[in-house]
Amino acid sequence: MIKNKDLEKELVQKGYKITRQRKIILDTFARLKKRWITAQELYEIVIEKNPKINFSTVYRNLDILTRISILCKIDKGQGVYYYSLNNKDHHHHLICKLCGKTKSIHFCPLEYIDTENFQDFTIVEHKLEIYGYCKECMKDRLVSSGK
Amino acid sequence: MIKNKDLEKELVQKGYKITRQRKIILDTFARLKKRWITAQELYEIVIEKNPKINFSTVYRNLDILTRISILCKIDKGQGVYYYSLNNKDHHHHLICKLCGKTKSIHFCPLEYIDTENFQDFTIVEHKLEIYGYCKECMKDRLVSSGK
DNA sequence: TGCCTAAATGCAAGTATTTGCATTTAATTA
DNA sequence: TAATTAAATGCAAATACTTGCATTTAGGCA
Repeated sequence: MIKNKDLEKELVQKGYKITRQRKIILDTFARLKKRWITAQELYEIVIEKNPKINFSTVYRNLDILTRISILCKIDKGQGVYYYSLNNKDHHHHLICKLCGKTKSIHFCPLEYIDTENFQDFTIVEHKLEIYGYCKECMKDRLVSSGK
Repeated sequence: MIKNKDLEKELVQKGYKITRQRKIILDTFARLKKRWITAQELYEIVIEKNPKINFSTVYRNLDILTRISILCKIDKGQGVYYYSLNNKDHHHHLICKLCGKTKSIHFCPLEYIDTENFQDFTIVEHKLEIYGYCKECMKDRLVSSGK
């Protein structure tokens, strides 16, 4: 189970300050566990505890927390980003194009290439997102198309 | 060499109409060859030829052309999307985090998994972007950090 | 050629996210 | 504990992109 105190410790270690706003944000993600939420949803939750927190503060913190890998940010293809606590093992995502459900996958393409000096690039980051239809949505598609 | 007439033919085949606006957009990409541009840059070029073309038309066409794989859309991590003509062979990109230079790579992670029914998902799309430093930028980084 | 209709466009307003700058505050040090 | 200061926040405006709806138009057909 992920504790917000541990997340705070990690922030401090990396030289960030623990503000009231940050505490609330971290606490929210700790409660949500692995559920994905948008910046808007986070803002609505957070504002209950501190009505004067600003939207730009939410965005700025999402950005920082994503950069230092406390959060994971994905594009489900709906024009909005989704965020959730990052399980620390390196992974990528399968994303259902219909219901938005995601599944972590532990397959990583970089295991298949030499990252040190690949095509004259020194690789430091990468992003693999695989889109498709989950079992349930696939079933619905087959039914509705009469197959 | 890519001809705008060929691109128009492809659009017609797929059931899209050839409008004045679309002609200008396709023509622009054909001229630019493989150069990456943003929606804003495209708009500025396009408006020279038809001053009353609308921004939403530009965005809508970029979207359609990307969907049908005439264009390729990438996130260079600068908060803006870049578009260019898609070379038809399936590929992904290496992107320099400093100068934004890109390089097509012909390595594809899906060659390593069974896409038909991977973890109960039926895969239909995917996106792999690899970020790093190109040779030149890496050299500059080493110099500036005194190594 | 003129008529017809679905597709495309223009416009204006909306949403999602970012940024610059003045103010506040966490956390270090005296 | 008070002073200090760099980091974080709030606010307002900017940017990037999307959408709904009324109008226009490409392209098929009489």
